[in-house]
Amino acid sequence: MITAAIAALHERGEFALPEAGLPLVEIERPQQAQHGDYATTIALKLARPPQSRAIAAQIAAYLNETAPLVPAYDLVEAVTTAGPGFINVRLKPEWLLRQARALIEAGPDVGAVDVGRGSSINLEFVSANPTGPVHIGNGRGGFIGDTLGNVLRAAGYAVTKEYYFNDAGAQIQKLGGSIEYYMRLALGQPATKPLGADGKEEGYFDSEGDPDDTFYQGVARLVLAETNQGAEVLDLPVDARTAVIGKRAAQHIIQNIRATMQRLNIQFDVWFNEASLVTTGEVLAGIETLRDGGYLFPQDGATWMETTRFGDDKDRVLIKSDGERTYAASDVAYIRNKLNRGFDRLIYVLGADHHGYVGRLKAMAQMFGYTADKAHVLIYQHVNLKVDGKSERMSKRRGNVITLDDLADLVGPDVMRFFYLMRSADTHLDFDLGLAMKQGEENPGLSVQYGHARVAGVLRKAVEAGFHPESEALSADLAVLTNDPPEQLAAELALIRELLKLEEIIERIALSLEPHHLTKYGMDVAAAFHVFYDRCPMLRAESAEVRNARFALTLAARTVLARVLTLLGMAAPDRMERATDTSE
RNA sequence: GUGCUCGUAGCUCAGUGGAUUAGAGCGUUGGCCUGCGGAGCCAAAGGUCGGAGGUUCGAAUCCUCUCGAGCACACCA
Repeated sequence: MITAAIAALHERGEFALPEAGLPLVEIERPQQAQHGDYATTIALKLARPPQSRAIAAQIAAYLNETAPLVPAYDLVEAVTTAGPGFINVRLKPEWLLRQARALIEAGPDVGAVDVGRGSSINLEFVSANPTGPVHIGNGRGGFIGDTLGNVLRAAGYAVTKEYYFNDAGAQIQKLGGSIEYYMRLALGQPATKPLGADGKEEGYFDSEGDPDDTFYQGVARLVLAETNQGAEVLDLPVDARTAVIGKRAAQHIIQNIRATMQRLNIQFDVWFNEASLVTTGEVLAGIETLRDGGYLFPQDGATWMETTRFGDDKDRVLIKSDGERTYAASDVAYIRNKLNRGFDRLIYVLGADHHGYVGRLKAMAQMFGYTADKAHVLIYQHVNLKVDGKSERMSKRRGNVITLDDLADLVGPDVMRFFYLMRSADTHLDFDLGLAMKQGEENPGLSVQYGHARVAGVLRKAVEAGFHPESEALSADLAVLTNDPPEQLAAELALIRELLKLEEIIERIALSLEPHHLTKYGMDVAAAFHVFYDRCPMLRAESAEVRNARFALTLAARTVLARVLTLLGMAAPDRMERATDTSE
């Protein structure tokens, strides 16, 4: 619309365009609602102040003249200018209010956009090794990945959510050694913890003396139960023994991780096993492809891949001088597998400690003939648990590692998710345990759900009072609300404007890969509804027309809140149980 | 040492080169309940946007330097 106006004015010869052509007309939302619904700085890009002021005025005048004549522009109330050359567009209140109906009719798909145009994304996240329970750090990747995937789907992408289990290699041998120790302990046999090359204990162990931390003992019991109390495995030669026990233990731990993910509603479409890459020969095939491409070279008896050719900080070993393949060899096979599945884009959600990975993943994508942006890595920062106002850094050495299941036991999966998703992935997450455990108004994790429950409560009440909000809302003309007193109309307009932002939010998250905007938006919607609810009586509205129009706004709010909660992977409850406050 | 991320209110953090007044949640202080669910609303206090330069008509936002915090820099996985 603005572009058309500029073109028309240009034809009239009222002002000249730069030789490079018209700069991109960017439309944004002003930070303050009083400035209008949309704004553009195009005049400032066409000329410097004070001349830009005149241009802005010309464009605005032209639009004000034209808008009433063009049917498609009938949503425009007024175009104004301000400051050094901003052009503000204000939409008609009745047009805005009437959009509530479209929101209601969109139902569970409300807010869907199509920036993805069906392009396919492989979204890999969590991928914690099957050598122990998932901890609170892994959870961040889980929630970010799951919600990001939901939003990308709403934005028109075909998303495959994937978990990669590193169930091959030396760590599984180590796991086997650890479980063997616990098996022998359980059988009353002499047992010693396995030692590494440096003579120190090496493997995965429960914390000494902690009766709640018996994860590996539990796994050992499961392996005993399925191997005739260990008789089938404990007498094998040492290497075969640790391999078999490790493999069995990993299977149990994988089941444990999958159960945790399910409990937290972190959904995956594909559970990928590293071991499968070995058995299908894809590891060898991947290495051969790189060799054919001329990316491999020998040095010191090992085989290296020249990732520095594509910007990695150093070359990586694929085959060690002792003939063993490194983890990077599996990575090569895995990325090759993903690329062969035809994804348009690969997104990896990784913890900050993996940022050294970015260069090598992008290099590998290029060695297989794609551009560096084929592989995109989303890095999230570490998670601290904050107890009684003090940050406790998690680390195994400090003995205060807490598992995701432990945290879910304390605060519940939904509150947990909300807290994890409130912060940008770029910043360290301090999980405030005290705040999360509160069941009252001060817990932000419940605020959006409460908003939804309150909407549902009002509608329930309306039905009890003999109204039929669902059908009455659809016949309502929301334009009657423009006759409301200013304070009420302001609340109604603020609500509908907030609800209409959903599409922008989904688009923004899809393009920026920043799901934390969704929690903020949910709180904003809930707050806008509360103000509306506070100021605008519904059951006791002054007329049936006004009542029905407000039903429509309420239903639109419910639709949007339910959508936000679903995208967040949270329940959209119709009632909140007033649970006892567990923090006291 | 090199690289990546961060530094914004008492605390935890949003903030897309724009608008006299930089926002939210929690916390603090004070109002509003014979009401459609108060898990709410209204208001107040609280800021050298780590610091110094620079670019720009305009910088929390971009650039350089600097101080501070976290993380990563294996023929480990």
